[in-house]
Amino acid sequence: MIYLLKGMKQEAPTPKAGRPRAFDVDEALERALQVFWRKGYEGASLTDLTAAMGINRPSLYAAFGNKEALFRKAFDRYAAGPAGFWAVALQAPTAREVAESLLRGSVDSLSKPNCPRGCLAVQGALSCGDEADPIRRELNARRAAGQELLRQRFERAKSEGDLPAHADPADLARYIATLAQGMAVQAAGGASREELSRLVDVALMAWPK
Amino acid sequence: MIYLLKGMKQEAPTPKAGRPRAFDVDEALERALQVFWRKGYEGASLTDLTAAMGINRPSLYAAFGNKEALFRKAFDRYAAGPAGFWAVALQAPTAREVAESLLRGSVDSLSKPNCPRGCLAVQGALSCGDEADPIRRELNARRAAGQELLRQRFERAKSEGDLPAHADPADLARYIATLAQGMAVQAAGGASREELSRLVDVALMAWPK
DNA sequence: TGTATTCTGTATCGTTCGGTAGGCCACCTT
DNA sequence: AAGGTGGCCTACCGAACGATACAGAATACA
Repeated sequence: MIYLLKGMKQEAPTPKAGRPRAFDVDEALERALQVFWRKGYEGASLTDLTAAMGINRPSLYAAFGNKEALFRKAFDRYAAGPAGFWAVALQAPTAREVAESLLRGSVDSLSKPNCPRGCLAVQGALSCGDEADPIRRELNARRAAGQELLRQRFERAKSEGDLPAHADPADLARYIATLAQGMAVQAAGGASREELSRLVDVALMAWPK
Repeated sequence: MIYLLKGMKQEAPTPKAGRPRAFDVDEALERALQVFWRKGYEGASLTDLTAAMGINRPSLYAAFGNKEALFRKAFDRYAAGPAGFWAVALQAPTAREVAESLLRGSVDSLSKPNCPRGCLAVQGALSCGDEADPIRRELNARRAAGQELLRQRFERAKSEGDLPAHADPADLARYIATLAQGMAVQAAGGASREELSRLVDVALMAWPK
């Protein structure tokens, strides 16, 4: 349930001057992602984050900016990693396969061991206080962007005769996105991999023929 | 997307002794509900709450206990009010009508003017810090309880020949609940009434015949 | 070796958080 | 009218929040 994979880790290998970093920025970001994923943007305190990342506050601020910037970087990492199945699914040959790949990918991602149950794009900041509002809006925009990519893919499928004439690409995209989002809530509530998998079986019965 | 309607407002009409309250407890609770609904449990500060309720902190504590107790009371009000369509839907004569009534009711609730976009049971505390964890668990349990009622209703429907033999009541209940939850996320992202309504049309295509 | 540069760690900033103490006030019963 | 009861309000509590100042330590370059 995340989208777009911005460039990960281009690694500037010029060690320049000054005292070298005592921690791996990439691994610290991964730890931060885990915390945000589990607790959401508001629920993750700097104490939680620095403890999990194994660094001090000033190091965090020097390396990532501030809490909001850290979240955005963590989200990009999420989009490229755990939510990478989204981009993969969009490349499936038929609309039906795109839909199924996306939903099966969601099941995998939501039931992966040693990962928080849920989706960062959904749970990150669904509703929140005023301070976190920019993050909420950004996540709304990201979800909408993913759904829009899906709509475009289905539009193309329709022009290729891959979808029947009566099918509406926007409606289908919304249907699939809604399922993926609902599945994130189900996963947060403890739904098992098998339950989510059967859910996808049921959901795909609605696919136009 | 909420369930169970505990008793609302039994109104003890005995004015007893002491200075009478200067505010309407019921209306104050309604205002608190609006704040929690819009900002979630963590995102709603006592300052937000008391400002909206038009009372001071000590009055809030005297009348409702503390923030957590206030949230639970607000949630009960939500379940009996804006989410009352859930209980109504369960009484529809056929399984198909139960499902459709529930989803149409969700559309109505999620697109009602002058109400926050979304569902308190979903957005209240999907993921949060440690302090709000009891609320998160409670909301998980409430969602699960609603889904279980739906399952039992579909179980009955099956025994009444109202669902085909190959249909699995648990899977159907999860499907409908997932849609309702996903729709709450869609509404939070700005989906219109018409979009949600067409979504329901698509989703019901999956219903077993 | 000296200096500039950059990171680390401690100790703290001002603000906001949820929650309360205590004085004042309004209403009841007697 | 007196006393008791309970709600209102100001002002405040300790703790946690996100964010930093500053001094010391580790490196590159001169």
